[in-house]
Formats: sequence, C-alpha cells, structure tokens
Amino acid sequence: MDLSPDRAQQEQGQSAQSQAYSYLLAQIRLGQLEGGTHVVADRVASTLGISRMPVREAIRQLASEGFMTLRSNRGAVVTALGANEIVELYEMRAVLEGLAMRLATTRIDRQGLDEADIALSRLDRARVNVDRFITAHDQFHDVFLEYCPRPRLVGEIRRIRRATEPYLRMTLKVSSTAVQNTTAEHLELLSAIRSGDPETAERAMREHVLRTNVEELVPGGV
Amino acid sequence: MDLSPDRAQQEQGQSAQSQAYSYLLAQIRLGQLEGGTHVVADRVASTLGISRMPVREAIRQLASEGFMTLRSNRGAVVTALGANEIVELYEMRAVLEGLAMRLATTRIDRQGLDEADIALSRLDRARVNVDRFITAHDQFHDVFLEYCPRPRLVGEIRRIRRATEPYLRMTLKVSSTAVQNTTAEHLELLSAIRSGDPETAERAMREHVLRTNVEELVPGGV
DNA sequence: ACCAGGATAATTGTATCCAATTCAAGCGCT
DNA sequence: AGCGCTTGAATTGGATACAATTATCCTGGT
Repeated sequence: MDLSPDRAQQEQGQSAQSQAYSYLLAQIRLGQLEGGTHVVADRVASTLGISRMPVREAIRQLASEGFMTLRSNRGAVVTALGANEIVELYEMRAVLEGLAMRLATTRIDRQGLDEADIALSRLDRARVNVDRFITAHDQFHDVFLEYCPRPRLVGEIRRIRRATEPYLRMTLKVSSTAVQNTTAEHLELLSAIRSGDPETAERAMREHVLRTNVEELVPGGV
Repeated sequence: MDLSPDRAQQEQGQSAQSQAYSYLLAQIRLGQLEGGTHVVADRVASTLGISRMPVREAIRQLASEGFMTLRSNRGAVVTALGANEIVELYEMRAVLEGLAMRLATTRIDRQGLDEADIALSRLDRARVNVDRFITAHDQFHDVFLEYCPRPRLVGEIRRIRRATEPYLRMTLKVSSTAVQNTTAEHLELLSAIRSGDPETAERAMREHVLRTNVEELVPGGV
C-alpha cells in the first residue's frame, strides 16, 4: 500500500498522530464533518497515507475533548450538539471568560487597549464574510485573553469556542442579524475593561457571551 | 509472556483501555503516582497484563484531561501542579460550580435539601479521617450537582475536583485547620440555596470554593 | 579526574497482523 | 410472504513487530 517512501505529510515533519488530529479537527470545525457522521479509522488512515493506529489515538483525544463520541465496539461519531448542549457550552464559556476578563482588567496596558481597538475595527470591516468574521471575532476576544495569566483557563475557553464554531458558522450563514450589533456589543466590552473595575468587566463579558449567542438559540431565555 | 488465557482483568469484562485509564487515574488520585513521575507505557502494560497500545491511548486521554503531560518522543509524565496552577483550577471550579449552584437553586426540592442535610452531618462526622472526609465532602457537593441539568458542566467540575484531589489530600494530612470550619462553611451554602435566590446561591458557592481552598495556598490573596 | 564521543540499551512512534464484535444479507423454515 | 438463523464482510479492539528517537553508559583522550 505504501508505494512512495517520501510521503506528503512528512514534508511537514509532523507526527502522524498530530496530523490526523489536525485534519479531523479542521474538518469538524469547518462543518465538513457534520455531527452524527460515523468516522471510520481505516478510511481516514488511507486518506492521509498513514496507518490506523495514530488515527485511533487522535480520535480518542478528540473524544475526550468532546468533539467526538465513542461507542464501545461501534466506532466514533462526530458529536452532534443539540440546542441544549450549545447553550450549556456558552453558559460555561460565559463564566470562564468572565473570570478571564476580570483577571485581565487589572493587567491590560496601553498597548493591549490599542490592539483591542485595532481588532475591533478589523472585526467591523469583516462583517461581510462569515469566515473572516469568525476569525476577526476570535482575534478580538484573544486580545483580552493575552492579558489573562491563566493558561488552562484560556485553553478551556478556546476549546469551547472551537466546539461551538460549526454551529456559529451555520447560524451566521442563515441569519446575519447577529452580525449587526457586533460593533456596539464589543465597544461595550472595551469600555468595561477601560473602566478598570474587575467586577464591571467580568459582568460585561458574562452578559456579552450570553446575549450574543444564547439569546438566538433560546429566544425565551433560560 | 501471556501465560494464562483467562486473565484477571477480563473477570471485570472491562476493556483494556478503560482498565488502564482507571488504574492510572486511581494511582494519580491517591498520590501513589506523584507529579513529575515518568510513566513508561510498557511497564504499566505488563503490570496490568495487557499490551502497550491500550495504555498509550489511556495516557493520551489522561493527558488531554490535564492529568498527564506528553513530551514528543519522550514519554508522559504525571502533571505536577504548582501553587499557581492549583489556584487556577480552584478559580475555574469556583465560577463553574457557582454557575451550577445558580441553576440548581431554582430546581432543588424538599428531598434534595434533606439529602444535603444528611450529607452535611455525615461530613461533620467524617472530619477525623482524611479519606472519609474527602469522600463525604465530594458527596455533599454532589447533592447540588444532581439538581443541575448540565451534564458537561457537572463533568468538568468533577474533573477539576479529581485533578486537585492529591494536593488536597497532602494539605489535609499536614494541617487539618481546613477541616475545622467545614461544618459552618457548608451550612452557609445550605442557607444560601434555601434562600431560593440564584444570585445569592451562586455568589455563596464561588466564595466558598475560593475561601476554603485558595486562601490556604496564597494567604495574601490573589 | 573530567569531558567528548560513540556504542548500546530503553523507550516511543508507527505499521501490520490477529481476534472479537457488529452489521447486513441471504437462506431456509414455517 | 414473513420470520429467525446463519454466514460473511466490515470494523473495531488488541497484540506483536519493526523503525526511529532518546537516554545511558562506557571508553578513550586530554
């Protein structure tokens, strides 16, 4: 089966495991692999030109991160999130990113505030395109996370963000009402962190995350 | 190497993977595997009478849950948490369990409150012994989590609890001052949830987690 | 004695092989 | 024709085999 000694993936120098991991995660994030899809390890392996083992390990890692679901002896499926579960993830992100915001408020400096301004204007210009919007939006939020000295907290926030990304993408493609208020919404965050008060900043972030995500899913409220 | 066809682990009917996972996690939780220990997959495999593969997958899962750290081509070590990282985990648990408490407050019923009373008296009696104290303490907190309809949130809280358990165990063995105020501390939680006000209950839980854990690690405050 | 370098051992990463389980037809039976 | 059983293919779980990398130790030179 392995005909070419110098295979493509080795140009990257990456291990077969991380290659499989990145590939599957990218497919899931982009929505190419929809929720509920049965992922066959052997299929992925031959697609990437590697063996089944590193794929299995990648799948297991993705499963433990919530992106896939393992059924004993019956393979792995891409985790399909229902509205309830998406709300749950946003609720968790709201309190976690609120905490991160609180910690960042007392640490952000002039340069960070400037970066945030720039990121916001980029976000404003990116509203026309879904992919660019998501990228710019992540970058804006990342500015604050840079000033939060809690690596695990930041990692967890980013993980939740990735898990909900395909659904956000779907929502934005259908109704772009969410994009309308974006600039005003994020200006509020900026003024909150400029106030220098951790409590205010935390509350602002918590409400921001819930308002701009959960409200659309559950119009009535939780 | 495999001399006996019907090996011990198969009496449990468990898969080799979950067996390795449970074994390693138990060792870590009990502190038998200290932070920084280099875990050799082959060693674990022969100890359990299985092959190296399922052990590897278990290690990878534990790594993605934060219990171990993978170094490329150089194996896995048990994650050694410094004071900073323990504080970080408690901060995260504080906001997450605060959220869980808020959601539980409007849902808990008479029976749940009774269970909490019983769990508290058990906790009070268990103060003499470290292992029983930890078990009873977890059970008390679990009563509230039972009424929180957010499975991922609950899972994450429990995961953080497990990750910090060996360090809590160490602390309790050295200085048992933390155990002194326990009953009063948890009575406060009970009265907060009895108030029926989600905001009050959330704040109570957040402050409880920080007060009873972080303050000892960082006497000055964060 | 100490360091550099290389041989050797230990360990990890990957591939292939085998067994066990699940899923899908095809078959016969009533 | 409908139903259960059996057989076979597909797939997963696990073990072994091999390659690549890292760690250890030994030796020789300074």
